[in-house]
Amino acid sequence: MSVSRPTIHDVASRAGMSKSLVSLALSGSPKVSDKSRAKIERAAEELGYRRNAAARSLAVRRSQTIGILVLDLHNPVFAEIVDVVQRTVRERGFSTMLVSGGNDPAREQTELETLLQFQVEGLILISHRLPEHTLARIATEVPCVTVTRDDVAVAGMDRVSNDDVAGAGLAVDHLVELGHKKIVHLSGGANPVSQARAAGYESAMRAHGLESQISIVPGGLTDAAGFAAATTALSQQPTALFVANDFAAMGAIAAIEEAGLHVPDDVSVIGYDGITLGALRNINLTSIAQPLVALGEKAAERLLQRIESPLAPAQHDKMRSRLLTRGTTGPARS
Amino acid sequence: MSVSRPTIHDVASRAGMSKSLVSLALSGSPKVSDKSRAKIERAAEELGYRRNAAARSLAVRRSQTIGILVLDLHNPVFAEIVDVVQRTVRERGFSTMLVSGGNDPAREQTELETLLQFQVEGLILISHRLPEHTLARIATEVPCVTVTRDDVAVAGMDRVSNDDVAGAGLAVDHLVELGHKKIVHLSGGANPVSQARAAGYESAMRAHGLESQISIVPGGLTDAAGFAAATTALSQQPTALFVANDFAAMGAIAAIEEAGLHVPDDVSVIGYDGITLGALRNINLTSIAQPLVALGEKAAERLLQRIESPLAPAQHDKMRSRLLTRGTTGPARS
DNA sequence: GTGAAAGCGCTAACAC
DNA sequence: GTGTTAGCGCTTTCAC
Repeated sequence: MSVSRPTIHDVASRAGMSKSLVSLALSGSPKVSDKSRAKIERAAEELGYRRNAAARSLAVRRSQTIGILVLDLHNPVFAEIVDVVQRTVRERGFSTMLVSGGNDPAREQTELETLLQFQVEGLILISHRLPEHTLARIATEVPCVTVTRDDVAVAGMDRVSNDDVAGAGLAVDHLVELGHKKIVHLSGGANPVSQARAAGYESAMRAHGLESQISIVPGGLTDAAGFAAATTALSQQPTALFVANDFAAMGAIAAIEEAGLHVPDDVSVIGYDGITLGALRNINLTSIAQPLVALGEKAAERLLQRIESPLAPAQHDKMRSRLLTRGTTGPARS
Repeated sequence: MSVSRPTIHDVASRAGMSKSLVSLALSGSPKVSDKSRAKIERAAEELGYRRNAAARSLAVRRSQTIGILVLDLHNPVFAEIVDVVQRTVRERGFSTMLVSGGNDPAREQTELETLLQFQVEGLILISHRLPEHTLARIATEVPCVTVTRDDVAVAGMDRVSNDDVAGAGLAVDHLVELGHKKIVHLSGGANPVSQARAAGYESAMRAHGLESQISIVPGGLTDAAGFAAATTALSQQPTALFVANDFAAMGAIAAIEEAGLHVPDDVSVIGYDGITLGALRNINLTSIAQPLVALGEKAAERLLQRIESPLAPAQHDKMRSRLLTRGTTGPARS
């Protein structure tokens, strides 16, 4: 634990040059002779010198850092998006500060505050819970894009999300194609994402001339909740279930099997999100896959653009999800 | 997008006082009169003032930030630990910078470098892949604790991990208690964690007077790999499988069922890690649960201690894992 | 209690 | 090409 790290000044005196030359050399300026550069690099190496990001950020008045706020680290959907965003902005020379709201709106606010104190140059909000006025305020302070939540539009803030309405339509179309008519939707209820999916379901059902039947999954889109909701829904004798997300869909499958029925022979099940986990052979869940990589890349790209031109009009990208046919859907029994 | 944020100087002149007074007031010093404090707070509020963390960190020569490096964001085990660590250090006034190595050793190194440039005051390395000499170097620069990897001991670096050897023993004991004798271990192979689990398995088998049979899961501890390994292992006609982690265990279950056998009636399966997912009713995996919360809290605590006294001797905490009896293990058939 | 002044480590004009 | 200088926004003596 060196009591104090070497500074640019130490490097300069060891190399026998001035601070500014060292600074130039270290940032790869062409106006440094090769000889000096070599000397400086050697001195830096020997001293174990490392740039102080705080000092640098203060001097250049840019942090070269963007902040990422994620609703909760445990959701594999978010993890994937974060990963892509980090990779993408890094290529453009930005560091990232990643914080998790821990599924707690209050913590989300304080974490956000921390990010801003660090003078992040941009913000990526992944499935946050921030109220509209907070969002609006932040957007005036710093370039900002929300991912996975597109229900609230505030000036100057880009949104990128998957098209939940179209995605839900894909699910219904798939089931209808398999001959299903009695398709019940297990919805996540009041949150914006679930509502969009429910809306997509309804409009697709209508388009096919079928009757919608929505059953709310109480208590969040977990497998336990999906289990409970499916148990109830089974009394309506559906031949297929379209469930608002994959975790709940897994719970629904368990409920169906526990009721002595088979998936997909008796009841087909399709989820939403396309989590990797669904590919587990003993689950093999048919699902609507979100374009996670595309989502992350687009979000990063939009943010980078907005950092360059902060006043550009807000964009809204809706990326297409796609059907992932696996083993839990099959022909309707007649 | 305000072109430039208000500084302490702006607050001072709006409140009609000096910069230093504002600084004192903002950090809650008692040597500021209530009247002045109120004025200052109002001015700050009105201006939308926010401390510049870089400037502060430069002035106080402390970043009040710790860095967390995680092997990969997707593993739910790591996500949980990260969450706990973040919560814990936050309570002690530290911010966190979280970076993911993205399962790529090279990226791990550069991310680490970034962390250090930000002058983090401590580092939590969760299941990293850093070579020993890098580890040793870092440990001399900054307080450091590794979580989930305890195979390499370097001076001044604390380690906290679950006791894989004991945990594997728990799994074997459980199976033996159920009457199993022919217990095959599906191991992750060359990585340190897998080796500890294999060692624990072997010693427990020996203690019970049983013969060890280890089958390596090639290609990482994924469900697909587990499936393949189990398929092979079945030719040995085991009555139980102890698999090195939960994902691989799920693959193993699929293999068993695909072979026309039943879990747990024909073959019992027990995994390791106790991931939340294993609780899914249609998986219901018996497992050895790592004490994730305890791991995270202990790691944070150790780091905080070490930040206070950097020269203290390195600690090594092995936390106990516990048996999570669910549905995939049952009595051995006779 | 309050203000002036120095300095944290770095960069960016600007001279030479 | 290289050195000098003046800050970036903040904290922290030290006088008053």
